[in-house]
Amino acid sequence: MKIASWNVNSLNVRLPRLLAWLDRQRPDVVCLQETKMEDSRFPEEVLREAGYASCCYGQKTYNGVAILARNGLDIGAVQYGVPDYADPQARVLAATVCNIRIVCFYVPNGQAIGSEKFEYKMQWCRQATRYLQETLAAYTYVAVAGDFNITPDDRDVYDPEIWQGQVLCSDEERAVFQSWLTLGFQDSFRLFDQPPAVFSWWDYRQLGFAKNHGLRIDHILLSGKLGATCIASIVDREERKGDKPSDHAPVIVTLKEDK
DNA sequence: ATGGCAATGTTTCATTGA
Repeated sequence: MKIASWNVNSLNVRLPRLLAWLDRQRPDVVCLQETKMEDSRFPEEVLREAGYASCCYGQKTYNGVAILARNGLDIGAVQYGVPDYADPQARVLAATVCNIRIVCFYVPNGQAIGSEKFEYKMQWCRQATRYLQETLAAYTYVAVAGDFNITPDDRDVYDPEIWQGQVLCSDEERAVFQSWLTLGFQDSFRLFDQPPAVFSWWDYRQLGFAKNHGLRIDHILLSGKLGATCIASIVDREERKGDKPSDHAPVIVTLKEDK
């Protein structure tokens, strides 16, 4: 079973690439971020014809999340946003697929330490912490997949000195990420020996991808029992190549079928 | 010293992202 996450940076623009990528990777479940479209415009029919059922939670211009599941898999108990948190931005969508609680996350960027947007990021993260606790209490198998906008540590940064203390790399944000692991999740990527300098996002500017000037900010967290079934965790950097790529590459975990 | 790319709507610029 393959679960993937991809910040597509506009589903409208990326739909042809998404369809080709689904065909190539054949994931069972996909979490999308930055769809940037209202639900009435979501290409549900096109995706179904491509072999995927879907649910979506979007808005115009910014943010927007969606979950796809291969045809034949049931998408149940869909939850839009974090309960009891009136977030005006569409950043969280959860559903149950194959007895796994799938949580699609699009954590705020935060812009700069000390900015209003950073305060929003931290407030959002506190609500997310509560939500993850509640989700772990309610479900045995939980996968949180998305754009976390946090580098867990310096291995996830192409130049830690430049980025030291900057947004996405600050101690405060990293402490949040660690606290989420402490709740009972594992960073699937670090369950395995990985080569150095593996990233999931590269700036469009300054030949960021060509120089591998990237950050690893897209993650798939697995609750304990699910982590025990994980046999691979990769970044599909091929998808960052070619014409009109997203600035993020997809991340994919493979789970043993007999969990 | 600065901004450099891409997407969107408020469109021929401003805003946001990371």
